[in-house]
Amino acid sequence: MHVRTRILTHATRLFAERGYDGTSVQQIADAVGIRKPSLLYYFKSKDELRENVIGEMLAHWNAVLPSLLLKAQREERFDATMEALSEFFIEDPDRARILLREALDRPKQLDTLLREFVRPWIDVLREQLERAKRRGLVRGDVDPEAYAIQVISMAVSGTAVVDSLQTILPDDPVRGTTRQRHVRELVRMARASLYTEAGS
Amino acid sequence: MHVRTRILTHATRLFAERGYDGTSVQQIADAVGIRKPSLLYYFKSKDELRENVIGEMLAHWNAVLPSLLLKAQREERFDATMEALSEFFIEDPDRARILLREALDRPKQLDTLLREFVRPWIDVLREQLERAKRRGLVRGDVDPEAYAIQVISMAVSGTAVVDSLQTILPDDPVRGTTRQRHVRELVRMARASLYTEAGS
DNA sequence: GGCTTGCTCTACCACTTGGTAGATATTATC
DNA sequence: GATAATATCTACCAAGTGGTAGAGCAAGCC
Repeated sequence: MHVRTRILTHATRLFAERGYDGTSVQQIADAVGIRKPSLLYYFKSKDELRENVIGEMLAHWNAVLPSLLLKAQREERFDATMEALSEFFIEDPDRARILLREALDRPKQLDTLLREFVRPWIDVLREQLERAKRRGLVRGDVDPEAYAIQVISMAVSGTAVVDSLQTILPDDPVRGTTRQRHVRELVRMARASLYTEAGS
Repeated sequence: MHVRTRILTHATRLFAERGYDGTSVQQIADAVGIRKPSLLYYFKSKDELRENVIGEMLAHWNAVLPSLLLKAQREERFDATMEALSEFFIEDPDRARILLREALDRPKQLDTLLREFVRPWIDVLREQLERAKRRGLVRGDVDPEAYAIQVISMAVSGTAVVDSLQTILPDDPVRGTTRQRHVRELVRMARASLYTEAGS
């Protein structure tokens, strides 16, 4: 594996875990096993490193998402879209943590990124839902954009904070682990609040 | 206003805005208008200051919450409880931001705090919902603890990240501002996914 | 051989960090 | 007015920060 990608891997992990300000360039270099100036040879500054970490994530998002949405469109199962969308974050909690940290630390910049990378897909989803509404499959009072954001928001923050919930949402012999209960309820709520009886 | 409380006020604001690691003791002292050692006279360390900021928040939580839950119990309107619960964070976004940052930065410690301050109220809520289930007012497949956490989670992260959503969830002449749309959808989803037809 | 290109390093820089020592001022108590 | 307690300050510290200069070194190319 090339040094550049190894740096990105460890930086992603550490930024997700301790945040941008909570991680020093030195610590990342140590994790990779190189000296600090070697790291700064690949990324001119700490900030440039951060931008590349986020860039990697968004690139992966854009590579994975389109097929999901098209599949859902063909099958007209929107809860499956939301589920798959959530899967992107649940599959790798670091993605959720970094996204959340960016939202807290640099909301304006994140807005710009979302416009470019998320907005188009929200538009697609909105059209799908509006059409399903007209056919009576989806509740009339759903605000499609707000709905999508809420579901993603549940997946992201749920994934990011699951480590704080062991006590409050304990493992249960019949309901399963903390994470399972959390995800199952997310899916249940997303579904129950989306479809009419005709649609479900 | 006493110096100690002024320090806490500014520290809360800055920790919420830039995070613990992103805020220096110097910056807080500057905001208050005192020298750094004066601040450290009131709080022996930066960490002690953080603990007190969180302590203040939890104290307020414990002062406000019980009456809400009791009221909801009398009226048997659980969505009102959830709404009021969310209100605690929506009313002051800094609370949501700090809570979220703690979940990211110190998940284990937060778990301990939640056990003490949130767990008891979740237990009350669970009993209420279980009883309502038996009477057929609330859907049988609701996982009460997971449900409560999801709704709180939506309120917290929604509040914390609303500044990143302007583009993706724009103000709308008929649906209202970003924040209004966001909150309305939260309430709608919480309600629609909770009650049976008999219950709504 | 000589020369360039890409990469890694040691040594260093100015600056900021959280925190301390201890002098000085302000206020309340007797 | 003397004394003690509370509060605020200046001056300082060691350690860590992001970043730079430039030497060394290996591989490829002519």
